Amino acid sequence: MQKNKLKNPFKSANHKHKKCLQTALAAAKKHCDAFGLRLTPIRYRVLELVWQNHAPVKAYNILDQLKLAKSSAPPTVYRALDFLKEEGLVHKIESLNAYIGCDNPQEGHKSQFFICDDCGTVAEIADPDIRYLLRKKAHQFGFKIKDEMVEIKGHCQECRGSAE
Amino acid sequence: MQKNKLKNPFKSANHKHKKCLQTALAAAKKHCDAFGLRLTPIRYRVLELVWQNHAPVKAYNILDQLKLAKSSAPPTVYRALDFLKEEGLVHKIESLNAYIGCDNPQEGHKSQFFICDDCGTVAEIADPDIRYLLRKKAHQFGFKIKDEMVEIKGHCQECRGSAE
DNA sequence: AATGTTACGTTATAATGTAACATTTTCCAT
DNA sequence: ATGGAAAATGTTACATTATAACGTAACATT
Repeated sequence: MQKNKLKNPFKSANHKHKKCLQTALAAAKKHCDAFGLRLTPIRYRVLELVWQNHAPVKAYNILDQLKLAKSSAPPTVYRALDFLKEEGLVHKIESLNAYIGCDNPQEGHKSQFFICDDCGTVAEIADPDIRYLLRKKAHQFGFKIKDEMVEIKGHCQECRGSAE
Repeated sequence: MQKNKLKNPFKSANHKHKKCLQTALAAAKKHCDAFGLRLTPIRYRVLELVWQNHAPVKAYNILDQLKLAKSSAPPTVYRALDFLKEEGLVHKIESLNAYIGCDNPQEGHKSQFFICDDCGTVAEIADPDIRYLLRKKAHQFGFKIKDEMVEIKGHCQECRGSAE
């Protein structure tokens, strides 16, 4: 059993994300520079809007924000999100139809998400044990994995504090 | 490591599902009888329509089928699907916005899905190892799981046969 | 300058899902 | 059996999520 680098992704998600937002944006720039990709103003702005939460953000919510500065339409947002997804800079949470920033673009963007139903915070982990097990199971019946969605709902430690 | 009862859920999914459709419908009836639930004609019909595929079926596709017999509107379908989901008789595949029959209502309806991108077939497994591992990981940071979504996309053995 | 390519603008519409309220059906206690 | 509550369905309208289709701008290459 390998160790998980993130001890408590919820704890680490807590507050002062002006800092982690800056870090994420800088990382994104670096990533795009490295691969000759264009992190255009729209894409940058969308990424920024996604990162302003550790909770998933909806496409039309982003669109509303964009509209504050300038008339915009759905394709603008979806195109930017597609680009960012492609590069692993954001993930779509399928069970919420919403998007969340990822600070680990290089890692191949296969992650597992733990979503707190109370505060909405999402913790992303990239756990090799889970991935190994899924691959092993798939292999048992000749299934070749191309993509993985693991979204776990529940209650995080902080939110359980008061209730339990 | 515990054994998985289903050796190859894809193989078992192959054709002649007139049979398994009948079985599933009978099981659903039995389940509802046992719990004093009303498997009304609409609910029965929707379940039947879902079960006519081993691939996920979309709500509006079901609606179109219902309309053939009688004028119907979206709430009719979604209500029936909600009931069936509640009872574990169908599952929603979140990443496809589509629904698939489940023949194991009693089992607590926590399953993992392997979805073939080529033929659309979905294999459902209820694997204790995966669930155990997810719980273990969650426990490490105090997360209490309420619901689980595990949807794995790729290519099944049959579809890989020709290509590889 | 002509062409190619990528990103973006714009309009319209498709696809998915729900709110709200009216009506009908079923259940069951009397 | 029957009247009243609860459950299920009908109906209309609308909200939300996503994409198609086509045109234009900006910039690079030849």
